[in-house]
Amino acid sequence: MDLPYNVFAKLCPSRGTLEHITGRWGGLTLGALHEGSLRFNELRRRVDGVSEKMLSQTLHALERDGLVHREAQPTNPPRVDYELTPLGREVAERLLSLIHCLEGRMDDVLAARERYDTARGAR
Amino acid sequence: MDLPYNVFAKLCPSRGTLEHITGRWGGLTLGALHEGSLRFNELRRRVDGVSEKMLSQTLHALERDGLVHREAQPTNPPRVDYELTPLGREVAERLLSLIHCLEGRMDDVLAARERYDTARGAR
DNA sequence: CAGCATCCAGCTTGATACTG
DNA sequence: CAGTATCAAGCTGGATGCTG
Repeated sequence: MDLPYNVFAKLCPSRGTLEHITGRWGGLTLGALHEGSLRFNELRRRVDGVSEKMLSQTLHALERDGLVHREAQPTNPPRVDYELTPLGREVAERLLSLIHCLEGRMDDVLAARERYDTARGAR
Repeated sequence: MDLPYNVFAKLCPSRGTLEHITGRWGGLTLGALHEGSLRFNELRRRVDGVSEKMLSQTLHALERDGLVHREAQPTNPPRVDYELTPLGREVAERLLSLIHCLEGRMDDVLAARERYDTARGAR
């Protein structure tokens, strides 16, 4: 039997969540948090290129989906730590498996690109 | 030691490839092709919601990265089959592992969302 | 430090029309 | 069938300025 949720269907809510996870910054954020809890600006430095706005937005979406937990200390200056939930860890592990696979095969990807480009450039 | 490629670095080419794979349509396309070779319009129907243009664009990117192989028969009407390369299969498997994990935990995600929304709506 | 509000340039996307 | 070309609209995301 099929699961009740199916990302291939346009209307399925799982599609939206998949996009939060695999979106431009979602995956990198989850990946960074897999090593351990991080504060906002630490995270910002790890995820090279993310803006304050996008990181904030990304964290809200991941928190809402129950993948990230936000721990705020009411001190001054404020200190906020982000960490993966158990569900977030499950997801992050699978995502990192994909990322590491890719990083390990980038030479093949780059070679494929060159073949593709020269074959096309020739025409 | 670290691998030569690192998606967390803004300039690394692996970052672009990760985006092809996890982009809005890339992941769904790879997932659909994991079941077997498909023609252009078959793929279009599987990946619910993708436009002709975006599918075409997505396939070009995946082909260039060496993840998808394009097999064109010079018949009339034309017939073109798309299938995963060995590298594409490796990537697709890890991606599907993530997708299935997510589909199986969507109830948790939806519950987390409700908690988040009611906690926020209250304020 | 941790973030929100606003503005707006430009990239992405979908619709439509067309080709081989 | 399997695409390509073009165009408008809308969303994404970066920069800036401000708050607690």
